[in-house]
Amino acid sequence: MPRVSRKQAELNREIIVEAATHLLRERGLHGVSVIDVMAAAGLTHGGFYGHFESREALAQEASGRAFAQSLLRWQERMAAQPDKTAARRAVIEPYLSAASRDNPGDSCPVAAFVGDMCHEPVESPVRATFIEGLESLLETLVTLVDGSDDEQKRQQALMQYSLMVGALTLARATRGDPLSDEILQAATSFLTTS
Amino acid sequence: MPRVSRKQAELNREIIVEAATHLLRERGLHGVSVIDVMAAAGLTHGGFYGHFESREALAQEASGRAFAQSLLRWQERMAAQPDKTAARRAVIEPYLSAASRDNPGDSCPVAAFVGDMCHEPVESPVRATFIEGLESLLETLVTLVDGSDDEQKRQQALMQYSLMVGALTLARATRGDPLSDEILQAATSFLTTS
DNA sequence: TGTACATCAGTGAACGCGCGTTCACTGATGTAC
DNA sequence: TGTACATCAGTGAACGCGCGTTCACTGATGTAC
Repeated sequence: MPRVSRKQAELNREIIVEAATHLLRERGLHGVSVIDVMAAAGLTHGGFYGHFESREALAQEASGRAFAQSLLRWQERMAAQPDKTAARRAVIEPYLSAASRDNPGDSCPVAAFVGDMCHEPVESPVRATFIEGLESLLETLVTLVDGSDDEQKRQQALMQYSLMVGALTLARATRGDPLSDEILQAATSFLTTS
Repeated sequence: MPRVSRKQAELNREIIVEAATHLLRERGLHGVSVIDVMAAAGLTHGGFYGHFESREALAQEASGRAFAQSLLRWQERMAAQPDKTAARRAVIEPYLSAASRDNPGDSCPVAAFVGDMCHEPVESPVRATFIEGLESLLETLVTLVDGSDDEQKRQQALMQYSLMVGALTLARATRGDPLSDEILQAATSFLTTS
């Protein structure tokens, strides 16, 4: 069944990127092979290089998409709320939920990739994508925090996002242990009680 | 130069574990090969299995040692201070320093391994070591926080350690970007101003 | 203490495996008339 | 619209490489007398 239509080929590319977006967040930037991704997309590995220049090129495109999706989701959740306090809760509570912990493939790419980025070379393109995506999420968070001036708000947002990422990754690392729920609870309670 | 003395062989084993303790924190749990570790210890790879049952067995022993070293360092820093407030600072400030960010091989194993642990099977021995080590560091942190009762103090410690780990890993992930220092500064300022 | 032999720590070649990547091939799609 | 041919998306075998692990070998160490 080779030589599908051009429309189908474009759709296949889309399916590959979408599969990678989730698999990479689930298993980490180096935990997914080209064969894994192509199989998840219902294809065989040989066709991969017709769509992408390299495994790394796909990783970059897929992680970029994860950031875009995440930002959009935050904005949707915020838009559905009547005021700033409710908007804060609508972002933070799902972020630190058990569902978020247990479904990394559909959750925050910052939390999913922060560990891998520590070992990535400083000039790596995927690292630039990460920083850009992190910055865009931070800027969104800045609009939700309290503070007398912009600098104070930015500091608050940096602190709070660090806590969110730390709590979510630690909860994942300790999943199955009572500690995991304790961490999510402690962070949520701190962030939503102000 | 094969067949060294038994004393030397034991020393070699020690050197291998010590090298692994630092290399694993630096490059992650899957970023170091047996050849890397043995070369860092000044040996060739063939002798590895005379000392360890498997690569995984070394990883577990080396990560356990990293936790023990980290706990000891915290306790030493605390012991050198006159009061609880100074002790808190003596733990938190070095933890979130640029030196700590730039030398993961000699810093907190929780921050170093949290990303890898997210992808480790729940029953993995190295994960149990991680959780045990994390718990021991948490219990130390509990003695440094303020709170009216034990449960409140534990919640505080969980929140603060999540922030410390989140800020340190994010600072590493963004090293080279101005954001990195901003994150360390925001977290330190929050944690040492109370 | 000295000698003769057994032991065994470390060496480096080799094996098997998984992975990223390449490539000849196939046959449906796209196009020129 | 129909036909004949060129194109090219996807297939699966294959290559090269790095890694975890094994193993025959070496020669200094340890030991029995």
